[in-house]
Amino acid sequence: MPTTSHLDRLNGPQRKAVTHGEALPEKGYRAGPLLIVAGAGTGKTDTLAHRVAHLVINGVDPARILMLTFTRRAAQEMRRRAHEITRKALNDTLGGATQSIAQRLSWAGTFHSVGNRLLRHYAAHLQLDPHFSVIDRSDAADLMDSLREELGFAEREQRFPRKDTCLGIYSNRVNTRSSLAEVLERHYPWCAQWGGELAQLYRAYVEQKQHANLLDYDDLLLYWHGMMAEPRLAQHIGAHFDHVLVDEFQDTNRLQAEILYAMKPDGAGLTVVGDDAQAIYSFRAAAVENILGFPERFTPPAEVVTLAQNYRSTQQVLDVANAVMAEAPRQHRKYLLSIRGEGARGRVVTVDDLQTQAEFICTEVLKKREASVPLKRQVVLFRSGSHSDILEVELTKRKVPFVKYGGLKFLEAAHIKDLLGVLRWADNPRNTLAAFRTLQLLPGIGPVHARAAIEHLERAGHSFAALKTFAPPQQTPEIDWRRLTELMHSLADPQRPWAGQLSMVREWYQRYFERLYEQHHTRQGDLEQLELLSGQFPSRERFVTELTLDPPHATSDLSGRPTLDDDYLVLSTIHSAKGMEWDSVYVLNVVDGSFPSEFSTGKPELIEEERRLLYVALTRAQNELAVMVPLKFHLTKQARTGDAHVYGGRSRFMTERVLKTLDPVTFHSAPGASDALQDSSSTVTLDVGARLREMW
DNA sequence: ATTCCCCACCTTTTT
DNA sequence: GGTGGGGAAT
Repeated sequence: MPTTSHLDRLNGPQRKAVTHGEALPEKGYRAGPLLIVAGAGTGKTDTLAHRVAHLVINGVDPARILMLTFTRRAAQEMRRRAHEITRKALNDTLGGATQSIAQRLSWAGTFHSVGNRLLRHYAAHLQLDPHFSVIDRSDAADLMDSLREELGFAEREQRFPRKDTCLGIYSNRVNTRSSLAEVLERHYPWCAQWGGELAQLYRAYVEQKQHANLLDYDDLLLYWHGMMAEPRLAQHIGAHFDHVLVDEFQDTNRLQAEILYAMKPDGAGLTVVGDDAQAIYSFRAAAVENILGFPERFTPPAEVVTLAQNYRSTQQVLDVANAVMAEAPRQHRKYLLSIRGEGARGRVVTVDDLQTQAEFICTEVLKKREASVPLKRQVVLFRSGSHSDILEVELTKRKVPFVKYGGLKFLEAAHIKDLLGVLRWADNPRNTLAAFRTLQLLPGIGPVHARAAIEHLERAGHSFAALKTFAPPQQTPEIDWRRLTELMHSLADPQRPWAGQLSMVREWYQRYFERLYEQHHTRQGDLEQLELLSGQFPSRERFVTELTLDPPHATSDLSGRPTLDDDYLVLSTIHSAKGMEWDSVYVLNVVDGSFPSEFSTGKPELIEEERRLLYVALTRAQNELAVMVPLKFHLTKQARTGDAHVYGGRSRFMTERVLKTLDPVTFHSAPGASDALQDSSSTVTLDVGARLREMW
């Protein structure tokens, strides 16, 4: 009889979710479809991890469990916890004979990364070269742009949609499984007149990708979806996994749902978890209907277990969140109840302006640290990346260490793309996107010669040796061309170990880097960080692929271990804070224009998503909550020197009902506190005169 | 054909 | 504060 000790810590509904189904002696574990509706902080991750552990304890091979999560971080956490629970439970009976379950539980990841893995494995059945490259959003947009130009759409009298819009329409159509006309009508009515041209553009886009052996994010799902349309393949893949568990199901889209249902048509072994109140990814075509309609998809309908007991937050915190959601017109009413008692009341803090807001946060954060809440247990949340700018300056000034999640543009930087481009080209000689970029680094080579070189290479069957026989333009020094051909030739050697390749490329790149970027000294560090990062990957292919599928999330991800010991304040967009929790939460700019975002006003369904976003922010807090309301709020769309701002734009979500759950506080900037003179107490002396002389 | 220089534009959220 | 586009010089 398998152990049940792992069930001891669970409450009733959790236990029901974990043990749903029945163990078959010697034949695994049979379970019908299961939906776990888990409110914020109700132990969702824990329940899911316990269910995985329960399956393993009852004889399911971890290698035959597929876990689909929203981020790679979530996948790792799930593996770690499932392993931990299993190990503890089995130690009780077997005395510690557990093999590394975490290792066997290797099929855990995002839809995209699992798709990537499956596609490389089944490539032969799909007439797909298994060495395809995965391109990120900006690469996809660039490709779209070059085709847009090639087709002559760029120079119409009436403006044709820009590259990002083109890609947005394409992606929406793919992920919602709608027709182009439907997408245009629903989300892009101002582009409706271009339907024919857009279709033509997308045909070219698809052809170009296939020609260059490139897959974009959507392709990873589309090919997987396509693979599931072939019954024999679908059967084969579906049968590989006895159990499929999906986290954050409210944020999956139609395409992902169809893949899932193709894998498990009758729902056997399928478990999905989510909370419709936390759906915040409709801009990525997520369909809340997935979770709402899940039970009725099956006959008999799926088992539904609702988790409402909140372990994370005090009741005072939950009261605020509950009040915000109570105003939502169309929701599945849930009332979160805490087991942790009342706690302290949250605060709504009115400040004069953004600078004062930053000062308040700094003061509070340090005060809490004095009261023995480490900085790491505190978080500042905001709607969009730029909202923390002023705070970051203030934190730096006061020497408060912080890490910012979300909105990191490390991979977007031109010099990083240059370096990665070389590796991507070496990895996939047909990757014209990467080739195009790399070739143009050389002096004298622009779009025209780059294209010629690529065509030359193509005629030679994509062997880098053919670069030697290409005649570069006269303006290109011979040495430069020779260095390139030699570099590509040695990188393409399959015998060459991955270690050291990045430093080779860096050495090659240095002179172009210095030529291209005036302030290359400030950028040099990025290149070093990239090289450091590359050491964590076992191969070039894994490096370039996984970097696009799971880009570094925060500055700390790059610097690796050392900073982990230090204490630092966390700054994060709300989207990036999903699923996490902190002792104290400060929500910035709860003002109309930020909450809801100025881009969302006008569309009721978008406003509702903003409300859920605020709900997600509030429910991250365990003990303390501060909702910040700056009276003077700068508008974003204006020139650098502009001073446009609005007064009194209190968020429409801060209704009387919500305000009743919060203590009002007003904070003024201490006189002189923001005065730089006061801070220059350190005894540094400057010879300004000498510096001025050196300028000339 | 390439490069250089100036200007406009922009900044929601992410796999 | 950086990037991408457009126009002029080489």
